[in-house]
Amino acid sequence: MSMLRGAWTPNVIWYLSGGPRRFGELRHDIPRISARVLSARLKELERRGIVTRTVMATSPPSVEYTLTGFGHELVPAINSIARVGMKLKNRLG
Amino acid sequence: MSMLRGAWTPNVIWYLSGGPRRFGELRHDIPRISARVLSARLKELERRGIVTRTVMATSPPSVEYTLTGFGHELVPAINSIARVGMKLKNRLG
DNA sequence: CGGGATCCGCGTGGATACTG
DNA sequence: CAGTATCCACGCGGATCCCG
Repeated sequence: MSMLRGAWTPNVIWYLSGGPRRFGELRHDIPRISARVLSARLKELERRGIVTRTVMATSPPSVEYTLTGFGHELVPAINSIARVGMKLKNRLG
Repeated sequence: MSMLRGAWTPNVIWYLSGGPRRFGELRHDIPRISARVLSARLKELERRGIVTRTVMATSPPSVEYTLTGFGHELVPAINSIARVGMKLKNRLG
């Protein structure tokens, strides 16, 4: 459970499960997350070995975040949570 | 996700998925949870319609907590989280 | 037995402003 | 673009003491 700590963490992992993604893309994917929190979550995920951070030497600079193999193992659990969430949403209309 | 909020919440739901359970039994099931926190989680779960609280008119008094139908829908998600946790534990231990 | 009352610390998150 | 800095608020959790 500690892996999923943080309200936005499952969301971030879920979007990364679709492939590598840049900081700004994630901000766009999850509109209501603040840069500060996204940054904090990504750092934490990197520390735990769930994502890897790759700096591309371009101009303007871009940074890519990728799920590790371990990170991918968390995806099914997150999906089953999301599935319940969807069910609820549909039920409420 | 808000349904699973609280570090102990998934644990509580998981133990309740095995059938109705009393306050003291849950404390015994989850040794490191404090009475205050268990009480808070159960109240929250009751408020969300995940568990029902039934007071038995016995002496000494006993209170039974039961998962609602809706509560049962959360169990698969919790199980899939637990499964990942087990996998990790085995890998380290 | 099944809690409630109180106190206190920490992590998380939001908003805003700023930077290499 | 991809963050960092600062400030503030709230929820969660631990510990202890108390109650019907």
